[in-house]
Amino acid sequence: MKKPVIVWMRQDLRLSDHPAFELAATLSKKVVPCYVLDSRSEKKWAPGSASRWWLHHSLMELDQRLSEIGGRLILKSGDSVKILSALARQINASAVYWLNAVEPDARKDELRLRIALEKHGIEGQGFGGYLLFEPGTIKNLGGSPFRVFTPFWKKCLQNMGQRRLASGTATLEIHHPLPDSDLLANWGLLPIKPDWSKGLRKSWQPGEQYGQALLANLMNRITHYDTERNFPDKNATSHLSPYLHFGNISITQAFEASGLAEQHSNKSTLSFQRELGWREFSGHLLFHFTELPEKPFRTNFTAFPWREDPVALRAWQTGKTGFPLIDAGMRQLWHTGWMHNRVRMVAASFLVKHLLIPWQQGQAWFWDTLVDADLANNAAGWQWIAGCGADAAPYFRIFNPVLQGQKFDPHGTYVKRWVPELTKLPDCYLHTPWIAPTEVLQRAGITLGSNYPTPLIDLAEGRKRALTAFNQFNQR
DNA sequence: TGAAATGTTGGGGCG
DNA sequence: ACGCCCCAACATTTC
Repeated sequence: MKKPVIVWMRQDLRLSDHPAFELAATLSKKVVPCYVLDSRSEKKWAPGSASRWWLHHSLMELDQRLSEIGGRLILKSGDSVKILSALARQINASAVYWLNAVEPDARKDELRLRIALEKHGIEGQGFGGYLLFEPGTIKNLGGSPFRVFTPFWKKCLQNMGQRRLASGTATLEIHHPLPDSDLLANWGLLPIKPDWSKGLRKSWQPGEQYGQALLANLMNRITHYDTERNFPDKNATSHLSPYLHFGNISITQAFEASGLAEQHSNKSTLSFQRELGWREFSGHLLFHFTELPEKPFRTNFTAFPWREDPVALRAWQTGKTGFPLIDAGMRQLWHTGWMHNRVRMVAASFLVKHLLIPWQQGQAWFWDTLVDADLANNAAGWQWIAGCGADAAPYFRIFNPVLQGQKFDPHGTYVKRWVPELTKLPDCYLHTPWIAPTEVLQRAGITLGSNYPTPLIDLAEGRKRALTAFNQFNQR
């Protein structure tokens, strides 16, 4: 009788297009799918609150799907390496398979596990699949990793012929008897007292099935992607980010689905794929520069004169800056665990430039509140907006929340949805309530400083201060 | 995937 | 009819 294999699941919470399951099926090996909640205290980037909510539901759905074929998802908590090597010996497994991660801590675990397994003559094998290309395989002519997005993505597009193709759902055989498993309910991933997850439940259905459903109608939604994705009141973006982060769907499936849409709208397809390209770029960057979440990629930024301002930070976090577009975004984030991409850029730019608050503090807030919180994307995104990242926006590129609002939410549909205090304000004052005549404010039922904040700072002054700060440190 | 400052142009009002 | 000014509209430069 063949020995079983353990499939160690992490950010690949799906059954379809899964190289580890695929190989197990090809070798007709029985499988034990296992998820380990690693709660060791030295782990720096444990999942945030919103991520834990998503994780819970993804695990539940995966377990449900496995139970339909006579299996279970085996849940364990502790040090992944100890747990997995013990489990492998216990069930006399021939191998442990996993999908390679890009997060530094997760990669360290892979290495430790490989060594631990070797001691007992058990195979440990990692597979590609979290990204379109394995990090390290995309290099510039000098053999180094790319530091600029456009040539990086160009190279990826050239290499698409050699990428791994999506596979279907393998026919799995489950190993019996099922090993002991923790109870998901005991992991405490869901918020209680208070249960703040109502908005998340209303906005999302985590898991492979729902991810696949989103993907299936991507072709219809993508037609106007290029023209509408910047308008936060239109639901024109893909909303795939959390599914991709947790691997509810694979990046390959997403890429191939958009390819099917190509005949309908070439421009939209290319710009959607370009967004997948940014995810790819961030993943490769984190792989090569493991300090990306902690330290500025451009090391001279270490000397940047950031400010500590807990009061302003709190106002930003809670959506009380007095700038409608930013407040709408931050409240959308708080309620749904997600924020429209355009608004993320504006809100982030405001924090690091107008307020001069370190990007790491914004990153930490997003990490805790986003259902799509992803170490690579989050770090790369914040560094990009702060101007200290690879291929970053120049420091002097400062978003003006008023102009961005007028441009991308001209009728304030988005603002009104998340900042209902402003519902009665006429369009022309929606993004600048502080310059509305008293009489107009009165009619709209708004008292600035009372039921809607006065602006946290003067935009022109904030902009000037940011440019001065940049010039000062840049001259050194 | 910016915004503000500065420069240029051209139409219309007007003496 | 002409020159002058104003200023919107657009283009370019600068931060």
